[in-house]
Amino acid sequence: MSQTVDRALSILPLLAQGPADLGQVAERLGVHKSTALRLLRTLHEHGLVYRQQDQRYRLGARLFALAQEAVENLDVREIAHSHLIELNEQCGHTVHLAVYEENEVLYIDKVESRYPVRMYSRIGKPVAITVAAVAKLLLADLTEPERRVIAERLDYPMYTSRSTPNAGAFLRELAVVREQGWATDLGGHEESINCVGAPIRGADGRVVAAMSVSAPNVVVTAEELLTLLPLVRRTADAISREYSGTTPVKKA
Amino acid sequence: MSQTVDRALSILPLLAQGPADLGQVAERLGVHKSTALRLLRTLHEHGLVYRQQDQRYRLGARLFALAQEAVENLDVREIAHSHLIELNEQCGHTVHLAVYEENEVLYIDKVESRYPVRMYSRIGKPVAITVAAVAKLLLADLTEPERRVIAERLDYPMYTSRSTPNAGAFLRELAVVREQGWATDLGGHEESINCVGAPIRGADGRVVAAMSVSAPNVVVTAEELLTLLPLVRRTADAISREYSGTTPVKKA
DNA sequence: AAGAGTCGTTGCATCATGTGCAACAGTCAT
DNA sequence: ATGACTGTTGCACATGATGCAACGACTCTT
Repeated sequence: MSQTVDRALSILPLLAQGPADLGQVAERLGVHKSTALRLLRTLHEHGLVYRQQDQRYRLGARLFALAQEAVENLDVREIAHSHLIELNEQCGHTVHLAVYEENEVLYIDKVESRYPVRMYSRIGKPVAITVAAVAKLLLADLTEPERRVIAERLDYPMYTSRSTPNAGAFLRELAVVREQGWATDLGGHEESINCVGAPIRGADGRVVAAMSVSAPNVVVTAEELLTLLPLVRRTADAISREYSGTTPVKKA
Repeated sequence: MSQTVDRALSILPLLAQGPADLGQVAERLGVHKSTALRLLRTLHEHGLVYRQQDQRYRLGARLFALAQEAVENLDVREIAHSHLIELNEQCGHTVHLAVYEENEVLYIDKVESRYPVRMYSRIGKPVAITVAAVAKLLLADLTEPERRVIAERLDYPMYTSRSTPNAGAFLRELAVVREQGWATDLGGHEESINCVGAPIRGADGRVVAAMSVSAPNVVVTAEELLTLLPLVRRTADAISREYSGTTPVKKA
């Protein structure tokens, strides 16, 4: 680990909260102003930081460009996209695609209503990891000790009365999901929204992504939504097959 | 400029092109493997870089999170305001700033007469979307199917005899605006009021906001108002540059 | 108008810090 | 087994990052 780089990178989340001037950055980094200045200059040259006229710094445009390029290089997304559109056309509901990375679950694609829309704006927003169907699918694939460690570390906000209340309940839910190979979120995040999801597996059988279909209660009941499960699973399996290139490794 | 940070940051655009292993990164940076390893580790700790199962590195999730947070703090209005005031001082007319959101066009700033005044009372009120110059600019940037859908759904109230009469005329007008890069409203909303406007674009070239200058017939004729077009466009472009963070840095 | 207080910037001496090297460990193919 | 390839670690060296203090530009007070 490099101290200099470490300090420089610490500036980014700091600026993400809002613009700051040199003194503030130096203070929050715990370094001398001149040091902060040099770090900021280097960040600036790379376009990660931008200086507005009042001389305060804020995050730069290159960051968006990088994030965009990065998401376009996610080949799961590329492969999955047409399948997601197809599924959306068949059922009419919102379809999500998500991956797990570094203790976070994030949406990487979304197809809504009749028009395919890339929700780049949604990317980066933390998923409600304790309740979302896609989160359960992704976490359920981890090893038992990994799951326990993560479950212990999470917060369990009660979005609704049906939200996952604590680590124990979450681990039991993950065990169920792992066993049955699909997951739901029945009003756990928003009272009137239900989701049903299925995992996408790589050639080695590991879950590389998860997808879900969401619909409000007022359109279809939870029971009706569950009738879409076979369709969702078929779509997920199709993506898995295409992603792994050759013969899929499937669990019973 | 800091050499260490400079090297570390150079890794990001490198990885944006696709995953790379340690050796490739070291080679393209022109440093020893062990050096590249330490840099990558630091980037990894900050979540900017992610290590996939085959040990190759690619851009990480935190990048999305940062970009997301940043865009929320990217207040177009804050950046634009001083430019709007300047423009108002130069031409003396009313200046508007508007954005498109959720099928509506909203004014988010206004500078009137000699005194810069934030017309918050106006904010949130829907603009006359079928005739306003800013509305045309914002809608013209949408994709062709999106434009068609919206045009079909709108009502076309005849505020004056020169209001846009129907969807067909509106779509043709949008095509013109899209092509020429600016827009007018000549008595389409109120008989005696003319407007000329220009788009503000983000780093990716998409229109993020639109601005316009309005003046009543009794003060300046439509032809006279049009002579302000270059000034309006220059202002809009200046805001675009600052917003996208690509303002040319003065070289020492 | 002059002074006092910001804030950003620069040159410099010091030494902490990043660097390359070489040796080690793990994996895969032959 | 053997060799070739990767990623990783410990170490000695000097490069390069650091804090300091002084400077200039600026705003606000008096």
